[in-house]
Amino acid sequence: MKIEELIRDKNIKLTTARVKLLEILKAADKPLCYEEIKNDISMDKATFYRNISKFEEEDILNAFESNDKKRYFELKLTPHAHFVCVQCNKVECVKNIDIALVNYEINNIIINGKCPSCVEAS
Amino acid sequence: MKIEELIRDKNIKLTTARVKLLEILKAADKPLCYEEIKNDISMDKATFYRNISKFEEEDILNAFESNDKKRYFELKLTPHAHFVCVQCNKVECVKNIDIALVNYEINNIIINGKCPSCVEAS
DNA sequence: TTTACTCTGCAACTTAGTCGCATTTAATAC
DNA sequence: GTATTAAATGCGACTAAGTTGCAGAGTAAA
Repeated sequence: MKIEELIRDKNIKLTTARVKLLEILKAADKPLCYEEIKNDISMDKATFYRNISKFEEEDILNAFESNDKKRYFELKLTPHAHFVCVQCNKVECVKNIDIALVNYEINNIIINGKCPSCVEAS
Repeated sequence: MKIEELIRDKNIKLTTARVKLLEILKAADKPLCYEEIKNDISMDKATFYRNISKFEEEDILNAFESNDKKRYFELKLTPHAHFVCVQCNKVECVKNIDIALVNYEINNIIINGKCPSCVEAS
């Protein structure tokens, strides 16, 4: 899928900086935070967060707060859950988990706990 | 269950301030953040967070970051999931959800989305 | 190319949570 | 009960992710 398809019919101008940002998010196999992206973009911090908000408004991106007080971002492509290790703060995707709540609208599921390496180390 | 039982065999001194804090958390029917507790305790902010960390270390409390950039705290009594509304930031408990991941240790499950009132309003 | 509007960078700001340090308090020994 | 000691507390200064205001630059449509 091309970046252009992602934002088709959305109220978003396709600037060079935004294309780069969307490409990075599309290529990632897990949610990323600003710190993990900043070196690969030449975009100001303020602009970065303003773009992220824009993408959220236009419903092409999911964001959540992890345990390290940072927000993590991921394109809404195939819905899946996320695991966050409370010890090493690693974030990973978890497939095959499905939860339904009547009358609720579910955006994201986050599982907090210890990842296998941290379980073993403790 | 009494507060004394909660911290039995734990490396925790039972100060007046701590008993009050634990009583508030025990009485709550959902996770609370500092802002929701501060008016009911006469404890400094720094002391509050140091006690919360202590309780986490001693494994009697779960904490997680919500969407409003605040940490929410709850005693580890009966394990259950939590729903956080991305619109009104309300936090509620969700029973009857069970997830298992082989080799992982699960502390908490957080479901992000829109609560019924916010779904209806949008 | 002109116009209208959005995007961007910069710098200052906000705020939940943390840290250092001097003082107080709880638990144990005497 | 009193002394001892290690942990708990309050205060104020600090940290850092994320936000805001503003002036200038870029984009898309006429």
